[in-house]
Formats: sequence, structure tokens, C-alpha cells
Amino acid sequence: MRRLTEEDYRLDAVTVAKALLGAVLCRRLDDGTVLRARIVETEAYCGEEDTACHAHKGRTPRTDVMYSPGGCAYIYLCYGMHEMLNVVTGPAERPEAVLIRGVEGAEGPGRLTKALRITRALNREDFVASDRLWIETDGSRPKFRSGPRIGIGYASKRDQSRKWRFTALVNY
DNA sequence: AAAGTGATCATG
DNA sequence: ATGATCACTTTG
Repeated sequence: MRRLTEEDYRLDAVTVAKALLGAVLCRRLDDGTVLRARIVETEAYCGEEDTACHAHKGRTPRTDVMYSPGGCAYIYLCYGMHEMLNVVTGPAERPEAVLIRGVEGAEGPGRLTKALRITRALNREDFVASDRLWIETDGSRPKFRSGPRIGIGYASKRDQSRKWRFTALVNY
């Protein structure tokens, strides 16, 4: 197991979204307990030109974090109750991110954050250096299926049709 | 099928 | 200040 480094995160979101399948999301709580879960579903959001991406309307207080260099967390509240975890990717000033949609045992973006006790308090956390939130890999690259992203009816038809959701096929 | 829940952003 | 919208989950 090795922790992912900034080089792993500074690639484009589609590449990182695929690479994160099979990697292990790790969360250390205040009491020292470490929770770990393998990532099984991801989605890529690719810059201002992607009408599904939160950054497609440009930089706002919320999307500012997406313009940081790849390797930090973008976490926001959806529908007033679900914390959504994203991994910012790409170089600085390029607003791309990977939404973690599911981990083994907690499938669904709101469920995994609940299971791993991840909230907006961890927005902007640095996955490369943090002792509270990081990602490890054992090098496994599971086979996966690609499909359209979920819940983006507000995006252009073209962007809705892009197959930027990735689901691991193997059961760990 | 529809509620539940509150942050966010564009509008005024 | 107001209101529409929302990268969802659960319940019926």
C-alpha cells in the first residue's frame, strides 16, 4: 500500500477517476480510529467547458477550491443533507474533480461520506499530506464499466451523454 | 412518487 | 432579501 502523491492527482479528471477505482479511501477520526474503504464508483467533472461541472459558470466562493492544484478535497452539501466528496485533479487553475460515488459497503455519494464521517469541515483538506483524509493504493486496477453521469439533467445533451462514470466490476 | 433539508447563487 | 435549484436518500 502506498499513499497517492501529488503526481497521481495532477492528471486529468477522467484518468484519475479510472485510477481511483480499487484504491482505498482512508479517514482518521479525532479519537485515532482509522476507517478504510475501497473505492468502487467515480465520476469525472472536467472544467468550465463541461456544463455538468460546478465550475462551468466560473469561479465562485464554492468552486474556488476546484481551481487549486490537484490533490485536495472539494466537499459540499447537496439537498440540504448529503455531504458529497470530490477529489480535485489537474494543475492549478484547471477546475476538474472526481466525485467519489461509492465505496465497498457504502454505495452512493451521500452514504459513503456518512459511513466515513466526512463533512464540509474537511473541505480543502490535502489528500497528499493530511493525517485525517488520504487515499492509498495497492496497485490493483479492476476492470470497470463506463456510463453516463447521474443527476446532471441541467447539463447540455452532449455533456449528459459523455461516459464519465466508472464502476468497478469486481467484488473485493 | 415525493418529501426532506439547507447552502448557494443570481436577481432585485 | 428572496427564490429556484440542487453531482441524493429514504419512505411509501
